[in-house]
Amino acid sequence: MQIASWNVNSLRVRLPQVLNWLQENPVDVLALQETKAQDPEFPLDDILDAGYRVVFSGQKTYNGVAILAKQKPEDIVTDIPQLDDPQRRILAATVSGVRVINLYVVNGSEVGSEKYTYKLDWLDKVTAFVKDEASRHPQLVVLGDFNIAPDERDVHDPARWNEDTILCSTAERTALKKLCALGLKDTFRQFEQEAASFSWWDYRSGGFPRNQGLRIDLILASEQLSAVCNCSRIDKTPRGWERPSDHAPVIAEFKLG
DNA sequence: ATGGTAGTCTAACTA
Repeated sequence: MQIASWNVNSLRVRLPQVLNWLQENPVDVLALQETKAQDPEFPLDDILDAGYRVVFSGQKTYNGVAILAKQKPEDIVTDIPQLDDPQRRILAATVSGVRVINLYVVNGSEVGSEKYTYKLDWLDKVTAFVKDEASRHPQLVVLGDFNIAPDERDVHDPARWNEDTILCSTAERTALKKLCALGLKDTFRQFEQEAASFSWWDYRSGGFPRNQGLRIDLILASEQLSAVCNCSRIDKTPRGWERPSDHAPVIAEFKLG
């Protein structure tokens, strides 16, 4: 079973790229973030025509998440306890017995800002939710745009991206560790990877051609799934396409019984 | 330190 995640930064703009990518990479599950599409505007027919079922939780202008799957997504969750939040950042579904939790983690803007506080609180509530989900779903994947680079290997310039910088701060990394302490593994690090492997490059100042990026898009897997994970990688190809998203898709493969 | 680009929507916010 192949499971992928991609922050598309507007599904309306990136739909042709998503469909092209799926033709080349016919994954079983594709989790999308930043669809920026309200539910009535979601390109449902195009995705059904591509042979995928889909569930989505969208809003106007910002955020928005979706799960495309070859098999029917079931037991959909878009809202979690103790988080009364209009921002559409969470989408959980069960596909072929695998629980998939798609997250578009809050960016946080700047360390110490109001949005940063919201990010840490959001992560706290989401971790409680994932703990509950993990207790009922031994086959669990938590994936998406985490807006956190797990450690120094995941940033192009650790001096520039340090413990006081958004996406890298100690509190953010500690929150990610707390989530992983529920028994989730960063599948990317289960395998040997090229140095300077990133999943996001700023549109500004030629980030991609200089490979000045961060690895903030993650596929975390429960013990049962990480034990059967064959491969976890980043596909940089679409980042080189014309009018790309600033994120590349990430893919993990699991050998299921 | 700042500014650089992109998307949504046409001013300003978010990333």
